[in-house]
Amino acid sequence: MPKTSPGTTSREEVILDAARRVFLADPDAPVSAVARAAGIGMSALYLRFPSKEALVRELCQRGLRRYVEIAESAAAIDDPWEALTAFLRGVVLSDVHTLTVRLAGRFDPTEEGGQDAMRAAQLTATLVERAVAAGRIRPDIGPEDLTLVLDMMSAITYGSAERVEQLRNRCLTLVLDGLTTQQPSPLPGPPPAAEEFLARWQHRDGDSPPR
Amino acid sequence: MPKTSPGTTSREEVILDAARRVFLADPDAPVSAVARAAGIGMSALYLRFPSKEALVRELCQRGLRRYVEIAESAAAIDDPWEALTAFLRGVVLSDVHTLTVRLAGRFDPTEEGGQDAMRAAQLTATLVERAVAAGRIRPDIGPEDLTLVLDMMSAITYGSAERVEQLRNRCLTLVLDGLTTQQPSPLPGPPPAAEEFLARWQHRDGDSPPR
DNA sequence: AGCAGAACGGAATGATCCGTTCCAGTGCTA
DNA sequence: TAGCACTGGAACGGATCATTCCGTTCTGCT
Repeated sequence: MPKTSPGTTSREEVILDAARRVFLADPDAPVSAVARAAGIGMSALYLRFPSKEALVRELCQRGLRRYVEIAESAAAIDDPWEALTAFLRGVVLSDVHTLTVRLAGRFDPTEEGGQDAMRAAQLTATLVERAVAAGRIRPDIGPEDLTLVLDMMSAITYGSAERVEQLRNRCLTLVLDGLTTQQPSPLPGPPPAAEEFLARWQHRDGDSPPR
Repeated sequence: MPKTSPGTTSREEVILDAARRVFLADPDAPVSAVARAAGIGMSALYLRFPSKEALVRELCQRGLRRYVEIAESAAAIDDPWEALTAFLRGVVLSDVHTLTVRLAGRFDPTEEGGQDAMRAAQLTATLVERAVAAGRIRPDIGPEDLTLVLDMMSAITYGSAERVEQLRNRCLTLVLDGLTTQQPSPLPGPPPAAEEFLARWQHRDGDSPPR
């Protein structure tokens, strides 16, 4: 017999949802803040997640899976440009990359997480390559530049959630115009290599974001 | 008689320099980390700064002053486009905006800091307006959009300091191409208003970056 | 050289914070 | 109503850190 009646969100979902809100606002937030945001006590939380690290990992890996879903449904779009923008807008809208930026490195990554990350990278690369091949974006862009773009979007954090979404869309539009410009300036420096992003997942202790 | 022979960096400078490196890498770093990075003991540090908050404030406000200097020397350039890019490249190169992004809200702002912030905003606005008036950048950009651009650059933090500089320049070039495009897409949402940035300076306790 | 006082390094202090565990109560099921 | 799984939230134990303190070293002067 399922614990939750249909149409109801299971308690685990409620917790993960609260955790997403709380940890997006402050990656160092205590577990008790998550429990409070979820409207439950500590035991209810620790009953489903063995530790804070496990909670954060699950949250982050769900985000990664969502990223892959978004990329896949964008990849199904015929027009390469539409596909690319749908992907970017989708990721920015669901705020899913921010989760990675903020939470990566706070848990031991699992085998499965690594797989998802690779799949995400592949899908992203294909989206970029299609757009380049179709001549819709400048050719000096590497697939990994997209990660930089998403990182940049995550940095926009002013005001309410709605305002943040608005401002990110604004900035994304600006960057997209840069991607499609007919008179591209030469881009300095080699594009990022996939391995450069690996360090992000390395388990660091408590604090210290990379850099 | 001055404590420091000419050509030597005063101890206070050494501390602030170490603090800049340490707090850029981790805004939550303990004071002892700064002392270690400066190669001194705790007493030497606490002899010149009454508290951690005072140290951080001084660091941040020096950054702001440097920002103003860069803006002023850019404003002296005749060509509006050259002026704008010199400004942006200068701020990104000296990593001075990152200091604000990371450290704002960690201390009670002073009167003087507020003045500098206003002056910075004015100078920035003038640079943008000149470039718009000269038709060198798209007209739907507001002065405050530049702050968003700088925030985005601060989010690029992969690898060594040199690599970060390279990647930021790469992204900045991309964004500048977006600013100068001849076929601008309509930018969604109103541009940020100056007041929206004010919240950044509001003194928060220990953790919790805005949003 | 010898001294006084300032400057110093780094260990000790005291308070705070937080992940995790524990326990007494609650409500559901049979 | 008895049993039981679940729950909220207080309590525990460990870790962290800003700040202070103390014994030592350095500096400038006689």
